[in-house]
Amino acid sequence: MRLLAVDGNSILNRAYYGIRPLTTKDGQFTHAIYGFLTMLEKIKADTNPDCVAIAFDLRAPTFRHKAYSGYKATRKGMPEELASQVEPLKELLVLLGYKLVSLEGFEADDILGTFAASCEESGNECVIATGDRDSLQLVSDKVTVRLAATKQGSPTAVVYDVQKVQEDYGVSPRQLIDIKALQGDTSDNIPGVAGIGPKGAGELICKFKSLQGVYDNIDSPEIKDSVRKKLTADKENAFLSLMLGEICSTVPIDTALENYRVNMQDPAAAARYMARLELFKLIDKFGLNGDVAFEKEAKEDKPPLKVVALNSLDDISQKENTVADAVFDRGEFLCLYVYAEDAVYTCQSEELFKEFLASPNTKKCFYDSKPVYAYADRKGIDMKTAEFDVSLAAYLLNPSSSDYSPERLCAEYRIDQAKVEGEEVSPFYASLPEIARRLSREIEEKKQKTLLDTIELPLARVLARMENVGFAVDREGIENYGAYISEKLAFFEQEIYSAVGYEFNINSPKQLGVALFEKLGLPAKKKTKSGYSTNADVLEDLRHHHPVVGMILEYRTYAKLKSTYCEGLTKVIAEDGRIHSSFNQKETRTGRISSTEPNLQNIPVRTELGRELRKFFVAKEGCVLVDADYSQIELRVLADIAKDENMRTAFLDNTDIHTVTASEVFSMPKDMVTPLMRSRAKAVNFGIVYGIGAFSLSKDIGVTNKEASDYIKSYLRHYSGVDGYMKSVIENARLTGYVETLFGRRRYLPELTATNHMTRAFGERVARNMPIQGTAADIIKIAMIKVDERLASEGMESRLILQVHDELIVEAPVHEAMMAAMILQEEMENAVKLSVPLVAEASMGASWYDAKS
DNA sequence: AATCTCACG
DNA sequence: ACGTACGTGAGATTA
Repeated sequence: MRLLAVDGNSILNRAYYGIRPLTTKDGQFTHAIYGFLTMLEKIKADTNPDCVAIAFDLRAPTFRHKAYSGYKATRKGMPEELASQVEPLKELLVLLGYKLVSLEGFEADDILGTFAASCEESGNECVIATGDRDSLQLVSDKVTVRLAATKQGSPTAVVYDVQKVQEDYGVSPRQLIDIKALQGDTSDNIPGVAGIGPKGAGELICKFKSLQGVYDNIDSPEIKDSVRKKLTADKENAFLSLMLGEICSTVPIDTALENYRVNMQDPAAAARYMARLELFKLIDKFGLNGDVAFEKEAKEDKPPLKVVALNSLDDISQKENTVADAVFDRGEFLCLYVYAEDAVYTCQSEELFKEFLASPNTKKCFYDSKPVYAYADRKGIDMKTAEFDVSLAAYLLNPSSSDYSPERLCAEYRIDQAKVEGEEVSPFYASLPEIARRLSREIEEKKQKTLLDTIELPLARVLARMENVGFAVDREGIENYGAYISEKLAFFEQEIYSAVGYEFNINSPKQLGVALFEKLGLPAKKKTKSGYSTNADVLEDLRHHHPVVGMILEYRTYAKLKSTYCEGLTKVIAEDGRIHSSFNQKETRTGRISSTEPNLQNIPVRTELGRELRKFFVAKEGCVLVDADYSQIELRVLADIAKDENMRTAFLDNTDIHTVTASEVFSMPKDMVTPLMRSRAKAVNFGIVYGIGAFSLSKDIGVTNKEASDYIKSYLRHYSGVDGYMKSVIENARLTGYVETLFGRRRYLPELTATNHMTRAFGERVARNMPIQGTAADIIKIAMIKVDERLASEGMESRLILQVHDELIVEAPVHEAMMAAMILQEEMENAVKLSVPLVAEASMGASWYDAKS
């Protein structure tokens, strides 16, 4: 038999520190639990044990040997974020069928030692899993130790047998105790001999075999006088340490291996517990997906839902609580499911589906409405905005989630899966009516109904149309530009090879690091987790050290343009010669939309070379592009929500905000502000929105930390409303657990309760930033809806085709261009009424390049 | 799958 | 003493 004996506390510690923090919605930390179970599964897969024992220390103070009560006195208590995970982990382990072992007065170590000794005696194998090197003394023919570590977030282990211990330490496992007795261990409060470290201790034990041997030969000429002096002085401590350092092997516990077989009694209970901890990945990993079920108390057993064919809209038109989910394949209708509370209706008839969409009598509640609008739009069906969208509601309730699948929602909201007849229909989807009911109630409770109804629901329709319309591009133009870029790229590639002296993969940061910092010997500054940092910031500083640095920067620029833009974009040009990006409405934690396949929100603009690309984003024949962007929308939002009089005045007077800021920060009259001062003030304005620190600001604008900190101080002195807002928003978030925008969009911030300084500081920056970025996002969403409505109500052919956070682009027939520009500006500026004016400027041109003022 | 780098607001 | 600005997506390399 093979026993896996796990040092629970030690592995939990590794998991806690090795994995990035993770919490449930209400702030309970769970990453150590997640990490523990992941590591445990990995170890089990690697060692294939017949039985498993998991040892834990008990919380009460433990002394290995009562004789020396200072032992462990210096070990710090575990942080609250870890302590709060111990009990849930233990409960979960029990549910998963593991036997836990702990005993008052003994450490996990000692329990492992007892198992090791017992296995040896009974001739069984014992694998010890721990992160603590102390356990290496237990290694023998029958006992191996798997020393767990996390390397860059993923669990790894080094396996120690007798030979490996000999290799690493030059002694036998037992002799490790003697070494430790000499060198001591402050974290375990083992005194050892003062002045002797790992090296000296190792040499002595190698020579004299044991601590006793060392003192038996204390007069040997092989011991230097200075060392002898230390040894004699601390002799008592040394032998005390020997006793303290030896792991006990006689803990009175059950060592009959038969009793440690893993035996999960109630998988559903384990799955529920994981769901309660929101560890959905674990549910998958343990294959417990079918077992999540809640509220199993005696609700009288309802019969399973029937799955019936939808024959006419009459079947569903009277039903109150239904959720529809249409399935498409490459944009073409496949089938429709209408989930009701008494049955599931399926429909393969495209005609009936179209009727359903167009009918004013059917309830338009969808699981995911955007693809439905897109379909209706393509088929020329006039479809009104839906009443409800389950996935959008779930997003508003928690924008930090990354999964709004019915499976996930059932688990998260502890909704019992519906029972369905047959296999065809997923019980999670069949639960959608119940999910919708619950989400809808919560949306109202949290006062997010207006946000959902007036912004998100209608926006989905606008986004669907934008996706359908797409953005016309000049394929040949991109290809020619790409050819030119490739040429330059090849040139720089060769130049770099000859400058460095050999060929290597310039795209590999690792190889590039070797070339720059080892071959050429340039001074390496920053390091990343896995090696030298070679990013643009670092290279910029090295420019003057070697001509190759500049070439690498150029190379990077061209490589990016070639692969991401030229190749990336040509790959996604559709048959109609246009690019149809997807706009994701449920992705960002601030309320912005994102764009994928391709991302049209990061087309180069900041450098001329990159900006050229925008010449190939064009209007179709007979049309122009009308582009409008908000001026300083985030700072205007800040002025409004912070109620900052000085900032409001600046915007009401229509003055240049960066110049005003500069004149205040540098105590200068406005007409004395130099371009440098203005640009620094601009950086401060940006920094404020992002939650600023003096260090980063100083790095950004190249001044000392002190100067940067002074800028911020005088900034906040002048904009005292902003100062007050920044303080109160955090305080408020700490109380409520979330921050919100002007329109009630929320983001939960469990980070604020962390004791880890970095984590908490991050939470605070987010608390400062999200209401600003998020309110700006809300505003442009409103503008988009209004622009779309207006273009329709004016009977125009102009179409909204792109949004880039503070910028909207419309493709307009030439004769509508002026009108479209007016509409854009008007609707953007009047999207909402703030205490400062919103300003949008429109311009037009044949290409995106020309249309941006 | 994770990491690094870099494009945008 | 820590490590350093908010929010995204994509491509290339490496493990």
